Amino acid sequence: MKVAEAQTRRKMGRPMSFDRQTALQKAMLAFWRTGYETTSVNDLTAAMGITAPSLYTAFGDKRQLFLEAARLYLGDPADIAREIEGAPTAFDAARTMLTAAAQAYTGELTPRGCLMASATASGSAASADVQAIVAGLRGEIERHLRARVIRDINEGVLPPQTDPAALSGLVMAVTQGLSVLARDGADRVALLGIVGAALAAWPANRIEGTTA
Amino acid sequence: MKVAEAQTRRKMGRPMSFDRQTALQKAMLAFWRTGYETTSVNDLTAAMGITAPSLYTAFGDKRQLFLEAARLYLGDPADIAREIEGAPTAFDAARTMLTAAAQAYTGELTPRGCLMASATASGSAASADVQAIVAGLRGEIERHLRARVIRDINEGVLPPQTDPAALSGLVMAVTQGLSVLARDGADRVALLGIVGAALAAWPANRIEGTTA
DNA sequence: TGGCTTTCATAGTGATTGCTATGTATCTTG
DNA sequence: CAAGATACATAGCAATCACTATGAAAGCCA
Repeated sequence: MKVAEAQTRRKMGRPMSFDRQTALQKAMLAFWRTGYETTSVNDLTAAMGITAPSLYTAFGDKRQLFLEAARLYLGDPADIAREIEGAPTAFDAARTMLTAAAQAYTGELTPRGCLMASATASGSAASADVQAIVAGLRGEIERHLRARVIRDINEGVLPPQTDPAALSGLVMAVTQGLSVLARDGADRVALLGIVGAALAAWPANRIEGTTA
Repeated sequence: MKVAEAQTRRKMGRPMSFDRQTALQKAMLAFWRTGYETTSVNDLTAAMGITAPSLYTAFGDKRQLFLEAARLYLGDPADIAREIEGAPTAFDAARTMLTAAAQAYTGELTPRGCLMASATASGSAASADVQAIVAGLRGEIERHLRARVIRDINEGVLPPQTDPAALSGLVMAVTQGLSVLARDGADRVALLGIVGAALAAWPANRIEGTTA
């Protein structure tokens, strides 16, 4: 018996003729490339290789499809939390995150920049809720980072006068800013250089911080 | 005789019943708030208080209106160049620019964030040229910054191993990133804190760089 | 095979997109 | 006061928007 099919199928009619996960990934790439509101359902169906009714029965509507695509893009939030909290220091967490961003934003098989940064960077009032959800996801990452900085302060790894919000905010700002530069054409080396420069801002890690 | 009118009018028919500059500013605010493609002509005419035919005779089309609004937003490029090149050091130029951004992005009378950062952050292929123009304007600022950093290196203000592109790129990235955070709801104090943290990345200015 | 269920492709829904044709109102010039 | 020129308001253009009604196709179970 096929496990994957048996789960979702309930009264077994005609099976889907396309792979849902593959189609979702194509949709993610389309949103990544051209944004949430500015990617039409027509663009999506073309990219996914399915018709509009198939899209709507499989994913609900454009909004739900985007949210699911964003979840696929971001990965499991618990993984991100683990990655930040499990790092040796907040500096390591920041370096890992920024380096990963610089590489992810300049992949050769994916669109430039960051889906979370660009897809809902602006939009009409009709999509305010989607923009808010994406903003919330960003905020979650920032809170984890800030908590990790505070832990470093409490453990004496960072000096007590360190401003946690300023430091976590800087990492977030650079992460989002790298996306803009990547979209503008900056290559991976340039982005990694910026990451190195940004990490030089880290207190008590100034000597160790590489400058690319 | 009224000078301003005499310049543009050629064969003098019925005069415009609205102030062109005021209408342009309203359009700028609309684009600022909801982006280039995601602000409809209907939204624009409503914000500007004029009808569609008036908009098209006065500004050409939506694309030209946006480009003119972007020019109004950014101000004279020569002023920006002067501001950067006229600063005592590259650090001062960066601090001035970042501080001004943090304040401009959190104005109470204007939309959050930066028009240049958000309005064309993503879009369909149909607006690729507009996105490219805005990207070009960003690139111009970055080049000025980079040249200012190089001058500091040559004059011994910055250490010779300084990476100019990394430093100018960092300022650009933080500038763009601040816009995202401002749109997400970060207040002025938070943004200025991030600016302070970013300036701590500046070589040979680490001690002087404020962190609040 | 004959129901039953679900997905498929075709085609089209009303609403909105950027933009404009048309005719009238309002100005300057002679 | 005409003639000429321009901007005005109304109304509507074709195209596209997100989305769906409809009926045939394709699977399972009896």
